[in-house]
Amino acid sequence: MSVLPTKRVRIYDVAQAAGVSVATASKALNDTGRMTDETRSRVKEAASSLGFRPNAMARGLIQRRSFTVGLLTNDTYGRFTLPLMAGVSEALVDQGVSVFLCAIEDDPALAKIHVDAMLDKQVDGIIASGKRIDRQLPVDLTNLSVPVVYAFTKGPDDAVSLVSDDAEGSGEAVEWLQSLGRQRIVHVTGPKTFASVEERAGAYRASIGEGARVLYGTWSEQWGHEAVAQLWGEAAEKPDAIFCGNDQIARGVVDALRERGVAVPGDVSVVGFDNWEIVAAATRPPLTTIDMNLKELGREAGRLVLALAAGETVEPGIRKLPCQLVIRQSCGGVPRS
Amino acid sequence: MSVLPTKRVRIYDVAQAAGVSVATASKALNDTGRMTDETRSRVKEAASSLGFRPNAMARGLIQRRSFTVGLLTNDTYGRFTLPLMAGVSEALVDQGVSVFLCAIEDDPALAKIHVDAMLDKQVDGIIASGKRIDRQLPVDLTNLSVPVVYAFTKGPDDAVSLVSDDAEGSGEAVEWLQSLGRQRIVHVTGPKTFASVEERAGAYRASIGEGARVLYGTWSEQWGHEAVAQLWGEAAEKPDAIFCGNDQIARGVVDALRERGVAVPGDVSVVGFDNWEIVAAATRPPLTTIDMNLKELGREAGRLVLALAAGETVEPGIRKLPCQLVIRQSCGGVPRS
DNA sequence: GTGAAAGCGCTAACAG
DNA sequence: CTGTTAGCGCTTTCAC
Repeated sequence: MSVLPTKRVRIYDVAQAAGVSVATASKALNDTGRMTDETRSRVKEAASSLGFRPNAMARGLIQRRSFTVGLLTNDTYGRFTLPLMAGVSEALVDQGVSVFLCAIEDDPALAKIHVDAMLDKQVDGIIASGKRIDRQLPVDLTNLSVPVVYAFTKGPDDAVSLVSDDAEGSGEAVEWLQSLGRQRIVHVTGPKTFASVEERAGAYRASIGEGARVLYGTWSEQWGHEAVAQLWGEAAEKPDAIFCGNDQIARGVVDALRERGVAVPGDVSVVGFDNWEIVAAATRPPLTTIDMNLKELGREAGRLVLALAAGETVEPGIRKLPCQLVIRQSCGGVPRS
Repeated sequence: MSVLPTKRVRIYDVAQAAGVSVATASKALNDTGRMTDETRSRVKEAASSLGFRPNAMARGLIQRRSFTVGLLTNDTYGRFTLPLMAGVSEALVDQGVSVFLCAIEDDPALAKIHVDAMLDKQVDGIIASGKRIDRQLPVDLTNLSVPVVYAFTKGPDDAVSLVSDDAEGSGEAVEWLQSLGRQRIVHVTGPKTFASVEERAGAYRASIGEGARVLYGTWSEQWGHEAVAQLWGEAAEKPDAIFCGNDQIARGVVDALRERGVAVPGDVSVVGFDNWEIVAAATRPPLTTIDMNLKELGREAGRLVLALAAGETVEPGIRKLPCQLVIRQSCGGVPRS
C-alpha cells in the first residue's frame, strides 16, 4: 500500500501551462474577472488536461467556508436519520457540499466533542436531528457562529425547525380507511408521553368524532398482539379497521388478527405509520402505512442551512412537512391515481 | 436567525493575551518546541480563557491533512453501514478526525462526484464499504493519492480489506446447536450467487459432515416459510435444528414452525445470522443469531486508514474478523460465561 | 485584459 | 528559551 508520490497539481501549474499568471488562472477558472474568452478557455483546457482540482482548504481559508455541513444525530439505529441524511446529501452534493455524520448517542460530552470538531473545521452549518420530535439533543446549539437547522428533533422556539406533519398523516390514514367504507376505526398507538402520539391521536379523534377510541401502549409488535387480545376479548362489536401508531404495532396487530382467524384486509383493515420497509413489507399482507417523507425533510433541511449559510434570512419557526399514504395490501383498495 | 458577529479568536489573539509571539503560542499549544513550563501554561490559560479553537483549515493547509476521512457506501438501507460507521466514528473521534458519509446508491457518476469532493477536501483517507462482501463499488479507488481501506465490500487484491469471517460465524452457530444436543441440523440460506452464502454453507457442511443439507432461496421471511413447508412436507425425519442464512429467513422459519404447532426451541432450535435487532428481537421467541461485529470492523477500518494516512505500512490482503454468537431464546440454552 | 502582491490562520525552520 | 521569517494553495484588490 504505498501511496504514489503523484504531486497534486496546483493552480500554479495550470497557470504556467496556460502561460498566464496565477491570478488570471484563478479568475478564469472561477468565471470571475475580465479577460478574453480565448484566455479563459485556454486556462480551462490546461486545468482539465492536467486534472487540476482546487484545494478546498486553501480556498476555504480565504472564503471562510468549507462547503461542509454537519449532521448531528442521536438516532443510532438510523431508522429516521438515514433517509434524512440521504435527503440532505442529495440536496447538497451538487453544490459541492459534503456532510459530516456525527452520531452522539445521547452523550453530552460526545456531542460537545463533535460540535467542537465541526466548528474547528469551519462547517457552513449544522443540521440537528434526532429520533424524537419532542426531545432536544443533549447539547446547546444556540449562539454557535454557524447556522443551525433542526430536523425531526426539538429546537429552541426561535430556531428553524422541520418536522413531519403527524396530524396530517393521521388524517390521511383515517380518510383512506373511511373511503374504504370502514366505520369502526380504532387507534392503537405508542406511549402517551410522545408528542407525536398525542398529535396523531388528536387528529384521529378529530376525524372520527363520536366513537373514537385510542389504546396507548408501547412501540412494539408485542403491544399490537395485546391490543388485539383486548379488543377481541370484549363483548362489544369488533372494529373493522385499526390505525396503528407505527409499523411495528401494526405488524403485531396483523399477526394477532391472522392467528385469530380474522381476515386482513377482508374483515379488518390495518394502517401503520413510518413505512419502515423491513417491517411494512414483510408483514403478511404487506402494510399500507404512512410515510413521513423524511428524505424530503432532509432535502429541505439541506436547502435551508445552505440558504442560512449564504446569509439569506429564513423565517424561524416550525415547518410541518406533509406525510404520504403508501398503499400496500393491509387495507384493501388500490392506489389512488 | 441572525448570526452574531462573534469574531473567532485566532492564535494571534492568544499570543497577544499571553504576551508572547504567535510562534511561541503555537508551540505551547501543540506541546512542541521548548519553553518554560510557566510560559506554556500561561499560553494555555490564555487560550482556554479566550475560548480559542484552532482553525482546522489553516492547520490542514500546512500539514497537508484534514483530520477527515470519507466513508463511501452503497448500502442505502444502512443496515450494514450504520454499525460500521458507528465503529469508524468511535475509533476516530478522539483523534479529532471527522467522517464524511457519502451514499452513492450504485451510481458511478454520483460516486465520482463524491470521491472528487473528498479529494478536494483533502481527506486523509477513504473507507469503502458496501452491502455485499463480493461486490465492488461502482468506482475506481486505486491510485488515489490517499489511502483506501475496504470494509465489507470487495476491493482489489492488493488492497487492505476487512470482512467478517462468515465461515467462523457459521461454525459458531453449528457448534452451539450441537452443544445443545441437536443432531439433524439443516441450513436454510440465501441465493447461491452470494459469496457469503457459499462461505457459510461450506463451513456448515464441514462441521456437519455426513447428513449436511443446504436449502438455497432468497433473503426473505417468505422463503423461511417455504423452506419449512418443504421440509415438513417430506416423509423423512424432521430436522431438530435450522441454521438460517439471515435473520429474516430465520424469522420466517420460526413463524412457520409456530403456525404448524412445532415448538421453538422445544422441538426445533433456530439460529439466524446478522443480529438485525428489529428482526431478531421481535421474533417470537427472540432469535439466537450470529452478529458480524460490524462495529468492531468499523473501528478496525478507522484505525487502519489512520495508520496508512500516517505513513505506516500495513500488510495488504483480506482480514477476516470473527463473528459472535448472540444468545436469545430460539435455541434454548443459556449464554456461556 | 492581465499580473504583482498581500494575506486567510496557522506551523516550522532558523536565528537570536 | 523565544521571536522572526517564510510559506501551505488559493483568491482578491489594485496597479499597469
